[in-house]
Amino acid sequence: MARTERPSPASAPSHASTPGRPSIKQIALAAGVSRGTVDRALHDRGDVNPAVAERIRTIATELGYVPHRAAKALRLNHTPQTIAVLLPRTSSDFFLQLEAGAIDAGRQFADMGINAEVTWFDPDDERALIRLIESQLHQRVGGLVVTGPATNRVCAAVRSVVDAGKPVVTTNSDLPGSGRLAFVGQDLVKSGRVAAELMAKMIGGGWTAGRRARGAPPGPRVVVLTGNLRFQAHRDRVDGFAAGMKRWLPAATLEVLEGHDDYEQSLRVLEAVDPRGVVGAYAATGSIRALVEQRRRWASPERIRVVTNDDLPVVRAGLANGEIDFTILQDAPSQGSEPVRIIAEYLLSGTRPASWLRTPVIVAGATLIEG
Amino acid sequence: MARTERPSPASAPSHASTPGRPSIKQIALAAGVSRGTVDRALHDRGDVNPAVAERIRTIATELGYVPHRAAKALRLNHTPQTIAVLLPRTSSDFFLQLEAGAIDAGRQFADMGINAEVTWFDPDDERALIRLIESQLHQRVGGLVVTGPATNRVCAAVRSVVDAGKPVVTTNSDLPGSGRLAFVGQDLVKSGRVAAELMAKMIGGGWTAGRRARGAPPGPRVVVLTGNLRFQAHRDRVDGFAAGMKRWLPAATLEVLEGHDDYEQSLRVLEAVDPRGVVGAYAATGSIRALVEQRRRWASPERIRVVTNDDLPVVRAGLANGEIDFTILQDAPSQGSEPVRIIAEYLLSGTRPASWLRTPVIVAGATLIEG
DNA sequence: TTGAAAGCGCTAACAG
DNA sequence: CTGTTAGCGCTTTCAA
Repeated sequence: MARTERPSPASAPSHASTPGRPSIKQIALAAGVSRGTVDRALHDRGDVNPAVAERIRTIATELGYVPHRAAKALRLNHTPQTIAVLLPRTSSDFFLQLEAGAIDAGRQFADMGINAEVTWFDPDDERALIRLIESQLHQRVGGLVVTGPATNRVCAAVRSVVDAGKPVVTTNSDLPGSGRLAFVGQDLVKSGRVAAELMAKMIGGGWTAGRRARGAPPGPRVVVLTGNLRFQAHRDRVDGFAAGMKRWLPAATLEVLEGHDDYEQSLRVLEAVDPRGVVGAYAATGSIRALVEQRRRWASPERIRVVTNDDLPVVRAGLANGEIDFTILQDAPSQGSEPVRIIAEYLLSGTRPASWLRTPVIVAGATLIEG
Repeated sequence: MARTERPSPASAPSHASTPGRPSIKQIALAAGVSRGTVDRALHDRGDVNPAVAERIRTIATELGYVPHRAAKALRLNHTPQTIAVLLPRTSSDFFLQLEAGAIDAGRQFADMGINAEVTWFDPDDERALIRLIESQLHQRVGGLVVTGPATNRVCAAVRSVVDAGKPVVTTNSDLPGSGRLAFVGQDLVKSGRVAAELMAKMIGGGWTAGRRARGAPPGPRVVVLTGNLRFQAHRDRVDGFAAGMKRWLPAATLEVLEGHDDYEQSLRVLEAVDPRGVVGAYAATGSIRALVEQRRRWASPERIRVVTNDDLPVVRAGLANGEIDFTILQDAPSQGSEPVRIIAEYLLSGTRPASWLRTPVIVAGATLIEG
């Protein structure tokens, strides 16, 4: 455990064995009741004298009781539990990577009597999603993992599942006020800051040259493409990027464009940009394809450094041929596996996770493909 | 499992329960023997008719038998196993982060009858290390995690542990030919390539300016500080960096300096460098402090982009004040937790891991501290 | 060489 | 309301 100061060759006897890990049996003994009663008391299964229940709970915490995962798992073999994973069927394959993570984690718990089952829903059909969520109530589902639009009605549906005592974990995007056990996702503000640091350091000394542009703009200009600034999630990345640029290249001017996650619209707003003095472009959200294509049309595009998000085919192509310098990943597989793991742990030992599990901000360059 | 094409609201019956997961009991039934015999046969515990044993093994593979982790864990409570983690006591705190990961993973398996115990050894005393390794034989240790110098004698000592049937996982640096079950560590060549990509893209357009240096050198120059090129591990990063620079900034000239991981010696070789035209410095291994300090003495140091490795106090300071642009991390905590997890899984269900588990190549800038 | 049985910690079904 | 019991899959005695 603690770091031994001497190498201590074999000498240390150190009774490594779990010394006094208390079991339900110990508690029963201490409380002068049977194991069954302890089980009922600790799990609020009713049919137990409140006074006795209280005493049992006290003793349990005093003894530092923690349920034994292995035993519970073994018992669970009687009636296996399913963790339902609900994902939006979008065109990007981000969620396919997420699914792979979820299935993988599910397999890990197969011999613990727990498995994951992925169901896809149409992101444009809120009603169907709500029905789907509510249908998880009347099943032998042990818990729920969900990514969905944070509307009031979706949150309410999730809340009904939570109220039924089932653990729910949101992933990739949160459902605030839904009572979910945890949220697994990236710190988008940080993601934007990291993008800005890369951008600023790439532009760096180079922009002294850029300053000589005969035309107007006073400093280097950076284009930021985003989806819709009314969505908090979209604003977060832009905010982080802006903060980062201010810190790392205060002379720069930002041009924030809303493309509404649509190729045509993104292209339109990009075409309206005066390209003089533009030395960088950041795709926070929205159509990366539009950004890459428009850049080609501007004069001497090789001047313009490009940072994007996620690991899409367009991005890979851009990284390979040098049209994109770096992309920021958010570890899609973990966003699938961690929620499953969290629920499994909760089911097996009642462990409560942190409310927000931050997925790493991963910087990837062309080495992503070539290395 | 597979992605359902329709949202399938609750309708799908899909008997999620582990369908026919065969247990020892099933095998015993099929083979017409008792469960005890099956156990003995499958684990080569002797005292079993070779013909019968063979038949049992056949049936087991035919049925696709996989031992049940939870059951084994429960049984293990009788005689808990210890995973011994042997780490070198160096001045850097890299291994403290690694230790934290190992302890954390150990806790995860506490209720599976498995725990991790870290022991530190003097990296300069090979004899003591060997004694330490060999002392793990005669204990109730279930497996071994070790980081050590890849000398013949250390490898031989590890091999004796392997021959005793105990799983061994090397971490951070490998022990080739030791028969270890797996190695957890970074792809150093890739690490070097990533560093080069960052370096090249930071220098990027800027170096056209650099070209104008009145003096001699024909292109931009980059200094690479390493430890000792006779060590494969030290060479790998440099090779990766060289390959990356060739790919991303072929005009650049590399100056590889051996500092032998020593501050004084690193400083000496750095002082001998002609600073004209130097636009980048990469600390592959060796004294980062020496590199940072020498850079200050060169003319207009802000010209020189700096990439380092690991997360040391000097590095943090450098990132904070802008003297270091990026550092490449190798996820020390995972290098502690993954080996423990691998051995635990092996002990519990006989799962054999990949021979080399690559730790991620993490790019971190000042955002590591500020963000 | 093999079989039978006990028990790890937990929970659900059944008695009291 | 509470106690008893069986059994999840595996290993380890102890008998045969």
